[in-house]
Amino acid sequence: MAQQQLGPLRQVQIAQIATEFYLHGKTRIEIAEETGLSRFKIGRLLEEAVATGIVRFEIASTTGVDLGLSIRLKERFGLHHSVVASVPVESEEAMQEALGATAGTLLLEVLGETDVLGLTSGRTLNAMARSMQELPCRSVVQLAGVAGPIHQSGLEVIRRMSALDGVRPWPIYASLVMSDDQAAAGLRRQPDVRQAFEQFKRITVAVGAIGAWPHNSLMFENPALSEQDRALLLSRGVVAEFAATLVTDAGEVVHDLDSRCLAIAEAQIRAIPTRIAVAGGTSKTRAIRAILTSGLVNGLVTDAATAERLLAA
Amino acid sequence: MAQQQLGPLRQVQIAQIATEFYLHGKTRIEIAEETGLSRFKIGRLLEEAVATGIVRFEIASTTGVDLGLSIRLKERFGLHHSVVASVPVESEEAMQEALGATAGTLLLEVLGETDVLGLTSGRTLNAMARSMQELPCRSVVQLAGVAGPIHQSGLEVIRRMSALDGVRPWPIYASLVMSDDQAAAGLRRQPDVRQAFEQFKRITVAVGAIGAWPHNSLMFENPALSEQDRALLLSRGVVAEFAATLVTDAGEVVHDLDSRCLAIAEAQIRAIPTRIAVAGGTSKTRAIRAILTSGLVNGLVTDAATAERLLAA
DNA sequence: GACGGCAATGCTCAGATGAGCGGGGAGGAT
DNA sequence: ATCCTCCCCGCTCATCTGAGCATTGCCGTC
Repeated sequence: MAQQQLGPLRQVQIAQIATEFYLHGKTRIEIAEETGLSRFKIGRLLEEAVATGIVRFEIASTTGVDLGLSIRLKERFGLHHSVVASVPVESEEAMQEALGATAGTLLLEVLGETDVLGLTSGRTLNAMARSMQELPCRSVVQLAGVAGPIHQSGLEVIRRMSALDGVRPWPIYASLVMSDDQAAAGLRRQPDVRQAFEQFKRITVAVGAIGAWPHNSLMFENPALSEQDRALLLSRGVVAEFAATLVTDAGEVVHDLDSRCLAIAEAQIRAIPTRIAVAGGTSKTRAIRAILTSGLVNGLVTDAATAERLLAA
Repeated sequence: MAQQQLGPLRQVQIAQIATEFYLHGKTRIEIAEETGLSRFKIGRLLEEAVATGIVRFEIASTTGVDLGLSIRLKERFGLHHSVVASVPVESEEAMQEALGATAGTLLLEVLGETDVLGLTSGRTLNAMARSMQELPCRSVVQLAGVAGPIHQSGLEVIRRMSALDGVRPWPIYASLVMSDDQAAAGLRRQPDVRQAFEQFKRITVAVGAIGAWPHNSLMFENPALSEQDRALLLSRGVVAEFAATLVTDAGEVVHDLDSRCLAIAEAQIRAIPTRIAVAGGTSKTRAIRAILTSGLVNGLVTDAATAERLLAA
């Protein structure tokens, strides 16, 4: 791109033509007639306007989405959906609010009357639920039992989402992980749990949080896991979880815990057309990369700083 | 222009297409093939990108010229040449430097080997002369005698400009205005003065300062004018001078002083194809407007704040 | 003055693009 | 359920536009 060594007169001339063309939407031929120059000359001056930087194109959203990062993330990880929220400072609190709100608008856009929505629990999804005034679909299914202490806000997400009129909820009133296979099997036989599980194959859109092992995951901290369990899983390379599916840095899925979990199975997740992870922050970056690598999700909502980190690697 | 109520996904899609089109220069058809959309769809999305403000066009110089103001000034006053320098603060000193430098680059652009340049004196033109390293023409003619005290910097402009190699100067070693007709006529008979006057009809490019009557003009303050003269001229409505041509707010020329001046005549000025005034500042705004209205010049170099004031009226 | 670059200009023709039209599907009203 | 309406889509055709080439005019060199 050549330096701008043009005389001021030529600059003004070019600017005038560029204004007519880009701002007033006139055609090259119209401008040629008005100025008395040939259409070829106009075309060449417009080229020069771009080459010298007199005309610059700015592509940006006014609604807090970093479009450039969204695009790069989408292309880098082969995602169908990618939305990067422009969060100015990286305060955990503010970031979760922003991601939740952004994910909310994304849902409004994606969901149709006939869709069936699957959700996990989590702080960020709570923020999302709080931000939503309406839900364009009629069924909401819980993708997994509650990861953290059940009495806490584990069921808040689905409760809020289904509080909106006419939405049918399929909650799972149980913990995500059990201390042994039999306990999990027993719960799976319960009618209400079974009903939720029945819905998994109907789900068309899934939205879930990502847990970062070992330092930022309620599932990892769940008391049903023994220290031995945790050590074993870490030694297997687990760095992230989505719903209850465990993933390594290489994006490989670890199934060791499957039979002790009350959650949608990996294969069922992959069968869902639209599956979106919502997560951000330094502590979750590695986990997010692992989940993206696994192909478990094909959409991501994250913050700008995390997006940069994901792209930097 | 519609508000941007688009979902984030659509925003990202539009941004991606706009990036390919505007930044990477691909054609709509290419983008259509890559994305699998029809070329019509691409065209409509690009329209939407502009309509919603996702794509914005910025037209600006990187060399201190305010292109938008230049264009507006040009159109408003029917000028051939108009250059507005972006001077951040309105310090008289800095402004004159900036205007001088800008006028200098303008001259470099406008002048050719065969041109004959006419110049007046003045602080701003001094700054111009100082900024110039080369002069693409071979003859420089002084348009008028020196307006202020002759021993001061009155002849500095033409001295500097002709100091550059191979440039022939035609200076006028005399004051701009005399106390009576006879004195002026006597000087006009002097060989050196006559030689300069002979050149007037050869001039192809004239650059001059503007004097603002009564508070910012060396000509007005010239001792050859009596208090009576001044009062009379002001009563005739004179508010500005270019070379030695006096102009009223309405743009009408006042000839009362012609026979006492050593300067190019109005008609000769108007015969010059390119005649550019260089002036700026609050105190000169009214005078500049008067000169522009008179049609005495067809080009202007001024500062951004003055340009705004000229356009505001 | 003659000649050979060199840059700028305008042309041809193929390809890209926009305006306006008609078809078809989703959603709402009766 | 049926119709209606609106919106979105892709088509045709006329227009606009770009790539490449020929011409012009300018300048420096001999």
